[in-house]
Amino acid sequence: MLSSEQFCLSLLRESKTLKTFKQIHAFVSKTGLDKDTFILGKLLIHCTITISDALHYAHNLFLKIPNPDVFMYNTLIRGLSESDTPQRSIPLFVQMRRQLSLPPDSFSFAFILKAAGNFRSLKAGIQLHRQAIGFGLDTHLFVGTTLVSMYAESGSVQSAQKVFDEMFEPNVVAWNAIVTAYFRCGEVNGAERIFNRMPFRNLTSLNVMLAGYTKAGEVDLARELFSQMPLKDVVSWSTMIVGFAHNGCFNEAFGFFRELQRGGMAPNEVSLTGVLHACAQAGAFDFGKILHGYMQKSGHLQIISVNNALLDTYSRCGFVGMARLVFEDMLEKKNIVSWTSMMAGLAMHGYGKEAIELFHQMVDFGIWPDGITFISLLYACSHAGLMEEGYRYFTQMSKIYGIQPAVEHYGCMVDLYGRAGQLQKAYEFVVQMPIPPTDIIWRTLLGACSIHGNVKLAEQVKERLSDLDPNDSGDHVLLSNVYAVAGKWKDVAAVRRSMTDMRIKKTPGWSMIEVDKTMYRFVAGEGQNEIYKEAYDKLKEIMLRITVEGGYVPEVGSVLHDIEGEEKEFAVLLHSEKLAVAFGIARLRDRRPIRIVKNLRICRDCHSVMQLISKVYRLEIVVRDRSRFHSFENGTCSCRDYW
DNA sequence: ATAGGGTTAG
Repeated sequence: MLSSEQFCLSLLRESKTLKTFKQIHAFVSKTGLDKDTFILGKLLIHCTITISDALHYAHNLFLKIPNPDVFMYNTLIRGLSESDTPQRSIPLFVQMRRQLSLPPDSFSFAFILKAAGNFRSLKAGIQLHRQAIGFGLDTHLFVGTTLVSMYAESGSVQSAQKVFDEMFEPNVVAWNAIVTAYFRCGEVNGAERIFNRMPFRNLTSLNVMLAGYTKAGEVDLARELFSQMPLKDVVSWSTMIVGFAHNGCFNEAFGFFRELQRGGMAPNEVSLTGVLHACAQAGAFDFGKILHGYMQKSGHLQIISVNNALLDTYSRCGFVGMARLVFEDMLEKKNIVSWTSMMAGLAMHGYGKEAIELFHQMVDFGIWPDGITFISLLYACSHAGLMEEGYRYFTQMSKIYGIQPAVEHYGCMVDLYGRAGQLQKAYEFVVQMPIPPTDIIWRTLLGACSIHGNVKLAEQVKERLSDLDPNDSGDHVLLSNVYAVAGKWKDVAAVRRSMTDMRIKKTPGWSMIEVDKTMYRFVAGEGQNEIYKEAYDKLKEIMLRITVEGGYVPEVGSVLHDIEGEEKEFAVLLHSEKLAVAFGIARLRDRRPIRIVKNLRICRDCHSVMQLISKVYRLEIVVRDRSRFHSFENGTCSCRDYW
C-alpha cells in the first residue's frame, strides 16, 4: 500500500512537461500535501530542474511559500544561476541572508558563486568569497572548486590559483578546474604546467586539455594529444569535432564525426550540433542532409538544440525553405533560439518582411525577445531596405521590451542607414551614440561609403579607424575601393604603398564549394595543383562564352592594384568565387544549383559574371558572402543589387 | 530525507 506521499513522488518521477506538473501541483494542493515541506521542496526542484522552461512557474510557486527553508532557497538560486539572467539570484541570496535563522550552507555558496561566474561579476564574486570565508566554507571542496571557476570566468587566474592553493585536499575535479582556469584566461603554458603537476588524472583531465587547446586555436596540439589517448569517450570526440568546426577545419570535423560513428560509439547532441555547425559554416548541404537523415532514425530530432542547429545549417546552406520546414516541425517546442535563428535565416535571404512577421508571431506565442532577437530583426530591416521599420524597432526595444541597446544594435542601425545610402544620417547617428563607437561601428560606415562611393566621408572615417585599429587590412582595401570606383588611381596607389610600408597584407579572399561531400577551397591568385588547373581551364571557357553570348564587359573598379588595363582584368579573373563556380561547372553532374561560400563580400564584377553565367548556362547559382545570400537565376540576383 | 564542483553545444 502506497502512502499519499510516496504516490505523489511516483507521479513526479513520470512528469516531464509543465502540463503534467500543473496537474500534480493541483492535486497536491487539494489534498493538503503541500503543507509538507519535504513534498513542497520536491515540487520546487522538479519544476526548476527537471521541467524545461518552467523557471517562471517555479518562481511563482516559491513566492507563495510562507517560510521557505534553505533547501528551497538553494533550489531557486540554482535555477536562476543557470538561466539567462543569473544576476537575479543575488537578491534571493540577500533575502535568505537577512533571515539569521537560515544560515547558508555549502550548496548555497556553490550555486550563488556559479551565478556570479555566469554573469562575470568579479565584484559580486569577491564579496561572496568573503562571506564564504565567514562561514568557514571557502575551503570546502565543492565551494572551493566553484570559487576557482568563478575567478577564471572573471579573468583573474591569480585569485583562482590562490583559492586552489588553500584547499586542503584538492581532488581531480579541483585540479581540472584550475587547469581550465589557466586556459580560460588565455595562459596555455600555465595550463600545461599545472597539467604536468597533477597527481592524478582521469579521462576528463585529458578532455579538459583537448578543449583548452582547441579554444586557444592550437588544433595540432589537440590532435596530437587525442591520438595518444588510449581511451576516448564521446566527450573526447565531440570536443575534437567542435574544436575543428571553430577553427575552420571542416573536412576534419566531418571525418571525425564519421569515425566516431564507425567506431560504434553513439553521437550525442553535442557532437551532432558541432558537426552541423561545421556544415553551416562551410555551406555543406549534402553532408547536412545526410545528418538530417541519420537524426530522423536516431531520435535526436526530439532535442531542441539539435533542431536549432539543423535549421541554421539549412538556412546557411541557402535552403531557407528547408529551414522553415524544420522550424514548423518543432511545433510548440520552439524556444527563443529557434525563433531568432529562423528570423536570421529569412533575413540573410532578403525576406525582411517575413522576418518581421515572425517576430510578432513569437511575441504573440508568449516568448519575450532578447538582445539577440533584436540583432536579427534589425539585420532583417537593413538587408531588405526597411529603414523606417528598423528605426521603429530600435526605439521599441528599450521602450517596450526593456532591452538596452548594446554596441551591436547601434552597429545594425549604422548599417541600416548606410546601406540605404543615407550616409549623412548614419554619420550623425554614430556621432550622437551614448556609448563610444568601436572600430566595428566605423568600419560599418566605411563599408557603406564604399558601396555608395562617398570619397569624402570615407576619408574622414578612415582617419578615425587609423586611431582605433590602424592595422586592419580590410579598412585599407575599402578605402582603396572607394578611390578605384571614383577613378582616383593615384590615391589607390597611395593606399597600396602605405599598406606595403606598414607591412599590411590584404586578407586573402577564399571561396568554398562542396563536391562529393568534400569541401574545396579556392584562394585568389594561388594554386599550382590539378584542382586549380581544372578550375582555370573551365573558367577561360566560361568567360569566353559569357562575353560572346552575354555581352560581358569587365568591371575593374573593385580591384586593389595600381596596374593598368589588361593586368587589372586578369586580377579580377582570379577572384576565388569565379574559380569555385568554374570548378563546380566542370564537375557538374545534374542541374542542381551551384552553391558557393565566400569569406568576403562579393565584388561587382563577380556579381555580374554570376548573373551572366546563370543566364547563358541556364544554371542557378547561390553565393553566400560575408553579409548575405545572392541567388542568381536567369540573369538576375535575389539581392536586387542591394548589398 | 531532497541537490552541488571539472570536459563537449546554444
